[in-house]
Amino acid sequence: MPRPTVHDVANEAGVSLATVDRVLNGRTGVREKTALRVQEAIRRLGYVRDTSAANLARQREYRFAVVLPEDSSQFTETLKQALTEASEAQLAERIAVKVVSVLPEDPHAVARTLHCLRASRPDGVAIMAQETPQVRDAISRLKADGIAVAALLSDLPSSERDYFVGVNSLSAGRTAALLMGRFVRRPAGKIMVITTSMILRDSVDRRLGFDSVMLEEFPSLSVLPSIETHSDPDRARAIIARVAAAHDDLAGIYSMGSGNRYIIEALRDAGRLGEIVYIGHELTPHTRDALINREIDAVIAQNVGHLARSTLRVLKAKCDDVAIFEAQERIRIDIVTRENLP
Amino acid sequence: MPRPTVHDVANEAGVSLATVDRVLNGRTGVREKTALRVQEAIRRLGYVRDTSAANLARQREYRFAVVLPEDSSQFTETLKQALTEASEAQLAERIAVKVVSVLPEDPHAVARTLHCLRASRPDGVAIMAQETPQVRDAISRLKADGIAVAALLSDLPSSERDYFVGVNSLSAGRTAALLMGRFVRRPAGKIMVITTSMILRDSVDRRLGFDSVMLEEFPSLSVLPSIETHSDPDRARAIIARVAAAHDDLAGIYSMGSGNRYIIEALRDAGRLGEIVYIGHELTPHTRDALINREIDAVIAQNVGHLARSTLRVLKAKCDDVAIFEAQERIRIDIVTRENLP
DNA sequence: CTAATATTGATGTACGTACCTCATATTTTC
DNA sequence: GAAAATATGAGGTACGTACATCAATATTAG
Repeated sequence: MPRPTVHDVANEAGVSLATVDRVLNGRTGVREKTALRVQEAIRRLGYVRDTSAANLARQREYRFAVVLPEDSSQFTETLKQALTEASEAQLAERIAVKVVSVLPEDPHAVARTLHCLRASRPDGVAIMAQETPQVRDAISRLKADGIAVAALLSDLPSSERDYFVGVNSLSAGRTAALLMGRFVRRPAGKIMVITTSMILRDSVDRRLGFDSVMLEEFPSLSVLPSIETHSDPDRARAIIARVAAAHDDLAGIYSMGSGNRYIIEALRDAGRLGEIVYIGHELTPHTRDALINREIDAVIAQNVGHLARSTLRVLKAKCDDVAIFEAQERIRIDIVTRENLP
Repeated sequence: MPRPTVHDVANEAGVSLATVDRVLNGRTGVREKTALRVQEAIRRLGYVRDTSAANLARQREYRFAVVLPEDSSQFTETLKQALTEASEAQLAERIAVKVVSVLPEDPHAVARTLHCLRASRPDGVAIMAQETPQVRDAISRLKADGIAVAALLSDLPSSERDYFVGVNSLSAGRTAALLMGRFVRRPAGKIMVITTSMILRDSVDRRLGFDSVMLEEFPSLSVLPSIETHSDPDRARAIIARVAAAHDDLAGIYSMGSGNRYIIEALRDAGRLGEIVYIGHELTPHTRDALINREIDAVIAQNVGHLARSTLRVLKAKCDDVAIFEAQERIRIDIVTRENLP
């Protein structure tokens, strides 16, 4: 009972190898009736194409592009590195990955980049960007060209993307709130929320999730309005100093975006570090150090290695028109503390 | 700059294809000097064997066996299922997995099973068992036969196993303690620790890690001696009732083993459920339900899907004598709460 | 019914590797 | 220095699939 081959399918369907090949590879010149016979035989035998043999014969090279924001945050850098590593190592088998950076603020820039990318005719594209009409259109065009498209980290739900690689931001925010509520010891107090920008859909969702759990479960803690740093360290420091001074009952800080280094500095300057519970997002060299130094209490993270490998596998599966192994591609919401640092 | 092939190696080394083949596959009849020339050429070109092509040609079938304890715990069942799924799905490419159950109490039974297994000449074996001299010897014999061996979940450090798939139990215990200490609200109290048996190395390590963090960081909480259930629900219920009655300042319970269902029942009977912090291990249908019902506050888990896939990949890599992609195989200590349930 | 056209079959080569056989070249042994 | 032993080369077939070509049918149009 070895795996059935194309020969077996040909026999079973009572046609020649060439015809099976035509059906399998969508070539022209097969009567509908015959094609159905072949497909029926495939179903009966449970035939699945041997992808490695196929790739060997076809000398296939998967060419993928990954569009990342040019925000010079450590997280993006880490992700870029993980992608390179994943494509070099193991999975490397015939996968070439090109990482493209775009200015994230400008939706037109993203669309333009996708347009340029389309010209190079890649097999698949993964996009980490905010959803805008421009981006949606650009994705439509990619799909029209038969290019596999994955949304990375931030979903593009109303676009034609094939798959979303990342976690649910609402749940991530809820998880942060659960930890915040349980870690805070004082009976009541304020929670400061900081993010890069509330224009980002993920920030909004995280905040929504965070608020709903805080409200339901920890009503004695009140959550302050979101502070936006706009990636400006000085601005961050100034606002944090102000807010810290205004609330001596500050119990926790939930940092939804990047730039944790500056936030920690500002808190230290305000003399409030260590006293309040700090929950952040994403594991980077900075947040890792801060966890060890007890400046951050917990980090809600996504495993970048997993993200990278998953992205490549998903794009590959879409190219091969093969089912995705969902269990393997489900990205988990990691809770990282000082003690379970990977 | 496509990947170099055996032909390129032959050219580079100035020998014939046949000679390269002899060197690559360890056949006899090559002078040492020539073999060195070939290896040098391989190094220079950075040649790596195309495993899929090789497997295609060789019609290779990887035959793996996984030895699991016959404890009928939900965790073992879940793991078994994950293994089946992993070998069927995706990775399935030419991997046949046989799961073997053994009575875990008897070291001779494990050794005997491994001995029988050896007769069927598998390509690799993964073992979840306690380390005993008998098991060590059995592993030696497997290795002597050229069989790849992986320790699963519980390491066998002084055996000749090729790899350990699982997490560090000490860190897992430390993580549990961190959560316990931070989740408990009352200023002082007792922590109950329950396990299946303290004969198990992992239980000892978890306890060690748990104690060290509790002592260093949360001295106001005192940890009670470990309770052993020996997988006996009635015994568990009885002891828990007794301990619960004896300590009205019970602040938390750390369940290191399986049988959480009975422990929860006993606590409910004692009227202490919900009042105390419950930290358990491993995500199973039971613990999952208990998380949702707020009976358990957090679970320290290992992703069984990851464990299963990792086991197969590691064994395969050892068979092919290929480097292991460490980043991918590192199992994480998952902290699972109601909000980040996978 | 014939010609034009659409389907189908038969066959070959290729991908990168494994493994086999047989011939030839080189080294070793006495 | 010849015979024996060993090392190496040359060439083939196979794995399962892709893709091409050309001949042989079957179908449809007129």
